Amino acid sequence: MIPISFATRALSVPASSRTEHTGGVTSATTRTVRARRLEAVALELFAMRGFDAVTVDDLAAAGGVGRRTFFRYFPTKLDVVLGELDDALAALVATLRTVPAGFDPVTACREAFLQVNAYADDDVPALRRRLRLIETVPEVSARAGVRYAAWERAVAADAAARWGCSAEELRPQVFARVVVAAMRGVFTTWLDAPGGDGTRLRALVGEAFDDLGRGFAGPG
Amino acid sequence: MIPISFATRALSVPASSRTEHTGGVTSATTRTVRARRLEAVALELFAMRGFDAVTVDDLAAAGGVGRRTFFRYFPTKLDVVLGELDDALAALVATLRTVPAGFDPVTACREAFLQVNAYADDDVPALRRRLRLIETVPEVSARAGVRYAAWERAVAADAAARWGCSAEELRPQVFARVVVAAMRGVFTTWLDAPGGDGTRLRALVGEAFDDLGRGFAGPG
DNA sequence: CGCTAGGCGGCACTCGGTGCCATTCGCCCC
DNA sequence: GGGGCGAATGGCACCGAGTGCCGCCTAGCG
Repeated sequence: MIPISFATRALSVPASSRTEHTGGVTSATTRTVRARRLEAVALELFAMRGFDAVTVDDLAAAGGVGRRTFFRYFPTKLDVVLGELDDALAALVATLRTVPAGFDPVTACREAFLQVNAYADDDVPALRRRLRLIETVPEVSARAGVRYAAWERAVAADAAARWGCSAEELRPQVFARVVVAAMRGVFTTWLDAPGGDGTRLRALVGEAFDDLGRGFAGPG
Repeated sequence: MIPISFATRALSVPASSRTEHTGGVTSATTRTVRARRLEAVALELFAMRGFDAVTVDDLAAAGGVGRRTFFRYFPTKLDVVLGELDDALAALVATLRTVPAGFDPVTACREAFLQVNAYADDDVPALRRRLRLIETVPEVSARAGVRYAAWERAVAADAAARWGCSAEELRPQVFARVVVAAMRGVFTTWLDAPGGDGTRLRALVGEAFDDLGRGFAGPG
C-alpha cells in the first residue's frame, strides 16, 4: 500500500504530472504503479469530499490522466475503492488448496481467511479507510457484493469437495454465502470499534468461525 | 401478483393507456395498481429482451407513463425487479415481534422467514422469474443486497435483544448477515432445482436454519 | 530513418437519474 | 355551478457514468 503522503503530494502537482507521458509500450509494472497512484489519489479525494461529490473527471485530472484512460485502469468508479480484491481471492483459493482433504470446510476456511486477513500494521490505516468507504457508500458496498460472488463460488466448490457432495446442493451453497457474509460482519464490527489493529481483526475472524462451526443455537 | 396475461395485454395497448389519466389526487390503491402494472410490463420486457437491452424509456412507454413519472414509482430501474421487498421486511419485523422473548434468535428467525416465504402456488412462477432476474443480472443482485441491509439491521436488533447484548457486538452482527445470506443461498438452490414449489422452498428455509442452529462443523 | 504496435486521450454518444416547472384534473369550499 | 387548491403528471434541460471511435504520440525494430 502506498503511504498517504504520496497521495497528498500527487494532489499538489496536477499540471506537471499531467503532461507526463510514459507513452508507447508501457510495462506491466509501470501499469500497476500508475493504477496504484490513481487509487491513492482517489481515496484521498473521496475522504476529503465524499464519494459522490467526486466525479471521474476529478479523479482523472488529479491522477494526471485522461478520463478515457482512467476507465482503462478501473472498469468502474466504484472499483477504485475495492482495490486488489481479486489478488486476495487468488490467495484464498491457494490457501484452501493447501489444507488437506481430511479437514472439514469450517476449519479450512478459517485457515484461509486468517491468512487472507493477515495485514501488517502499516497497512491497517489504509484498510480502515477503504472499509469505511465500503460501509458508508451503499453503491460501493453493492459492488463489493458482486466482486465477492467469485469468493462464494470458490468456497462452495471447496466445501462441496470436502463434504463429498455437489456444489449445487443446499449446504455448500448456504455455507459459502454464510462464510462471506460473516467476514463482512467481522469487518463491520472491527471497523466500528475504535483502535482495532490487525491482531484484533484476526481474533474476530476466529470468533466468527467458532460461531459458524458450533452454530448459533447455544449461548454466546 | 398480477397474472402475466395482464402484462401481455398491457403491452399490446400502448396508445390507449397512454392517454389514461387518473389525474389529481390519486388514491393509494390506484397508485399501487399502477405500480404493479408498470412492474408486470417491465418484467415481461426484461424476460423478452434482457435487462440491459430495455431502457427506462421503453418501460415508461410500455407502461403508458412518462419517463419522469416512472422514476416517481421506482427509485431505480433495478428496483422494478425487486418489487415489494419492503412490505416483506415489515412482515418480517412484525413476525419477529410476535415470537416471545424466551426463544433464541435462530428459532425466532426461522419462524419469521418461514412466514415471509409462504408463497401461494399461483405466485410461484412470478417469484421464480423475479429471482432468476436477480440471480442473472449482477447489478440487480447488488441492488438487492442494498435493500437487504435493512433486513440485516432488523435481525441484528432482534438477536441482540434475545441474547441480551448490544447489536454492535460481533455475534448479532455476524448472525444477522449470515441469516440473510443463508436465505439468498436458499433461493439460489431452490431456483436452480427444477420444479420446486412453495412447499419445497419452505423446506429449504427450514434446512438452512437447521444448519445455522447446529453449525457447519458436524456431518451433513 | 521510416514503420508499426500499443497505450493514450479527446470527442461524441447513450443511458440512468434529478431538478424545475407548466399543465391537468379531482376535490372541496364558496 | 364555478373558482381555487393540492397533488400527480410529464416534458425539458442537465449531470455524471460508461463506451466506441479515431487520431496521436512514443518506443522499439528492421
